[in-house]
Amino acid sequence: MGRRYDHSRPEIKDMAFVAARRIAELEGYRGMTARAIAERIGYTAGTLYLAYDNLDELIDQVSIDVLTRLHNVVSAEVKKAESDQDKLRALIRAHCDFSENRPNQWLLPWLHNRKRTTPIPREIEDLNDRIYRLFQKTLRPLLKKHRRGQIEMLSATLWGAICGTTILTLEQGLEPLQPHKPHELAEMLVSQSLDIVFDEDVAT
Amino acid sequence: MGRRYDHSRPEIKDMAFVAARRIAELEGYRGMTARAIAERIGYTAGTLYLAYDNLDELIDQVSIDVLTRLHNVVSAEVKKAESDQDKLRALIRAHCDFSENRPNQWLLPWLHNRKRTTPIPREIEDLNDRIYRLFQKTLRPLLKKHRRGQIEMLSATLWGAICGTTILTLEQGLEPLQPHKPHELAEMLVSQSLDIVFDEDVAT
DNA sequence: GTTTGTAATTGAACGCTGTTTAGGGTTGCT
DNA sequence: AGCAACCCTAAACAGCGTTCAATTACAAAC
Repeated sequence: MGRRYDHSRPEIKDMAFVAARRIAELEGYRGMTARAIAERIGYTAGTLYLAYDNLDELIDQVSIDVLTRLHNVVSAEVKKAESDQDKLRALIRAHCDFSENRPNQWLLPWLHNRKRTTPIPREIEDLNDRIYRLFQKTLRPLLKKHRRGQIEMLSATLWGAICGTTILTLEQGLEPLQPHKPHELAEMLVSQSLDIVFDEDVAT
Repeated sequence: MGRRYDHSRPEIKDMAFVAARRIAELEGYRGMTARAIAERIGYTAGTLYLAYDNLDELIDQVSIDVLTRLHNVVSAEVKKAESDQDKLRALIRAHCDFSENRPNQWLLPWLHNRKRTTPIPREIEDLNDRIYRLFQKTLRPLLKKHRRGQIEMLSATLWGAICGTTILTLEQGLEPLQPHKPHELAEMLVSQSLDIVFDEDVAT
């Protein structure tokens, strides 16, 4: 084949992005191969390299999209809630809803290991950081006075624990976690650490 | 080349195992390729398949070795300790010492994703389970009465949180965890959940 | 209407994975 | 010596990301 000019470069870039996102959604990061993405848009693998420098760059764009939507939905839910405690609960609920309903997408930024030794792009780090700082900010007013000095470490630990248990649950990495859902584990962690009672508005 | 008979099949099996374990130690799971392992024992990749059905089987043997040593050192340290609280501290310390001193080995069972869709071998699941049950057993006497009914879920959550934060820390997956070491995070999690003071016998 | 030029796209190739297998080479027995 | 048995390798396959010469189709020029 030779020249076709069905689509401009930016169009191909967007089509590849949409295709990659769809594969991430349906099959997870394992299915995101250059040839599979290209086939989905009616081109061959080489064409992807006219729009992206390499495959990691394309996958990173999907990760950025995922994290942006995650941040949007989480921060919107936090805003809606009124009390400090409700805000924290809303944050955790929104985050866990995302991870439970769209596990492949939620896992993508964590599980995609780039082939090249390229560092993680700043946009991904920034989005992760924004979500984390929202968690920290939401957590702070709920801490008892004697723990105020530990905010930095406590929030880092708790957020790491929430993300860590979610990864292990969704990826079935640890057997004792299997009977539980991410939001149960997250609420357990937070309520234990804060001496807060997390009402179960669903389990009744 | 043809027949050499330098080593019997069992010898080759063992040599390959030792070589794979050494690579795991030095380079982590990423370096454990068939050709790299074979080269280390002076054979070619095909020879490995005379001793193992596939590469996952060999790597699983290294995982089993790692988990066995981990379980041994952890349970030995628990036995040495006297009080219930000291036992828990000893368990966490021993576990985190292993993960901090031999990160590549500790991470291997978590990060090795098998090519084949073979299930995780029972020996690995069993070893993980033995370590987890030791944690649970050590944790139980420290729980306050009003939490006794939550032992199952609380211990699963805490163990998942400890392993999860350790993975994220060692793999540099979450920026806010980077300033901390696995044992700091683990002690934070446990002390927060139990209202226990974990003496810092090192930081003084 | 034909020619020419340019640019889009492919297909084949490279080097890397894990894995399979025909066959070459050595050994040991008769 | 002849021969059978067996070890091990080299080459190949499929699939991965990636590169690039070659091909083809279109647009402009004549």
